[in-house]
Amino acid sequence: MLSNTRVQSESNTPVTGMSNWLGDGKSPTIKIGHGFTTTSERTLESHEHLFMVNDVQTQIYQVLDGVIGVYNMLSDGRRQIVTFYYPGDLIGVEDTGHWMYHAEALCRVRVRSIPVTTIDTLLHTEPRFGQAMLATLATELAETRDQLLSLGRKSALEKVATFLLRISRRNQREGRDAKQLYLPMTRTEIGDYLGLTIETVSRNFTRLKTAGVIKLHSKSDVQVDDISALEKLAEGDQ
Amino acid sequence: MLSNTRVQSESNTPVTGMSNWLGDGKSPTIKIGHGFTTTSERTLESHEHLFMVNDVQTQIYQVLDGVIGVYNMLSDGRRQIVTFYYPGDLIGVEDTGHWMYHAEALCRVRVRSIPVTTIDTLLHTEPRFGQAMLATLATELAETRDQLLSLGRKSALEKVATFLLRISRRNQREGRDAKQLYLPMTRTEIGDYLGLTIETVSRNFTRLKTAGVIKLHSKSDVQVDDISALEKLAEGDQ
DNA sequence: CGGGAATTTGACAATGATCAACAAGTGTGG
DNA sequence: CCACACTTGTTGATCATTGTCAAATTCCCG
Repeated sequence: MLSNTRVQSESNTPVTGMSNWLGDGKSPTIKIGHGFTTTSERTLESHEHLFMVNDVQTQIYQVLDGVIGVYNMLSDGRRQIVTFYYPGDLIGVEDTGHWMYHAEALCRVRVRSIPVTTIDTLLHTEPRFGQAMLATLATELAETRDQLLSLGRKSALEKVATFLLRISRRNQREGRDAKQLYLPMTRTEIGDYLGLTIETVSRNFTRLKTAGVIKLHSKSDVQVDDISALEKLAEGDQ
Repeated sequence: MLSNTRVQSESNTPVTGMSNWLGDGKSPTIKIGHGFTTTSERTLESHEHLFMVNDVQTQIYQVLDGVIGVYNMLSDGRRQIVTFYYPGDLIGVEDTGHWMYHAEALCRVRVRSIPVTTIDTLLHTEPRFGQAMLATLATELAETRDQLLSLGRKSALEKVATFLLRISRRNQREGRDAKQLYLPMTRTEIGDYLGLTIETVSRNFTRLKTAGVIKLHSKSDVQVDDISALEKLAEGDQ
């Protein structure tokens, strides 16, 4: 079964270029300055929370396996997922003392915790570490701004196409198959990420399937047959 | 006339806490390490572009007076304004070599340019400067994520209320009147920021006026009469 | 004061939400 | 291993919010 292995990171190489500093997730020991420190590991079951809004932030997390969804809520329950974090990604680089969002495991997830005190030490002793953190935040900001364009100006179909394309490109960057997408999140979670209802997400998956752009092998396994069509749809080109 | 003075920053104190490093905008000279360097100043007329997408980035800008709109476009002309930059704000901290967006003056704007080489020097010689940059980016990321919630999940009325509230709070932070808002941008630009059409923006300004929450002294001058009502509307409470 | 641009208002249409039913997975216990 | 219940996803019908098109009004600025 495809689903069970796809998010397990065959390589734990972070996209963020932080691996020099924080290791590859295979060793519990990371190098800090001229010493070493030990980080702890934690496993979350699907739907378990990593942290809640307003919790005091004492750790920065690195996803080792699985996907974490970070979200914001209105008092009446409307929810906006702000980002998905995949293996290699760091959560909480923008430390402000308290978590400003909720974070939930979307499947079984393994994370490594690094105390913020450790991060602070690195920031003070290793100037290049600060640079890497800046680059990480810059990337996150750019992705979030892209998502603003999706949410503000794209149609439902364009949003779904953009979403699939984003996953495809991440696969490519990580050296995996750009045409076989594994979606560990539910339709509801995709909807909460794209600002759509579950029904609209579902209908537009069907539209893409009917148009021959994708195949739906199972709820979570999507095969992209026509990437360039997906790209055109995502940008609204005709 | 209210309009002509409101955005002129009475105090140029940056929200970002960068004033120690980059000065207050009143002197063309800033201190770098143990030396000094001179920054240049530029004035843009309304609708003039500060930079375009894919331009090589050689400068970081600090807004001194006026407001800059940074936006993203689809090929068919749909536009999403990603952020507004006000006096004190830094533009381009997330330097990636090329500008990823367009930036346009929304009124007459004065900016200060700082060469990225200067910033790089500061990053290498002053560890605390890197910290300040991290804080700046973290704030921007948080604001952008808030905006995701608006665009993805809020109704038109809630979006407009959220927008006005954001300006009111900025005024408060800057020591200005939280109830007298000056909007240098057009309804089109507000729409492009909120993911709405000009007509919907206009209708919802009218709804707020009719409900007695705001007064519209002129196109650009809004008086908030009931901040708590605005807060309730912005969060969709009741 | 006049002219052009920006905004407001109105009528109608369309996209996506809501409500409802059904289907397809998933897991559990017999 | 199957039956049943439960969760998740799909499809259909209808409704509502917001977009589109058009006209009237107001605001600026010369």
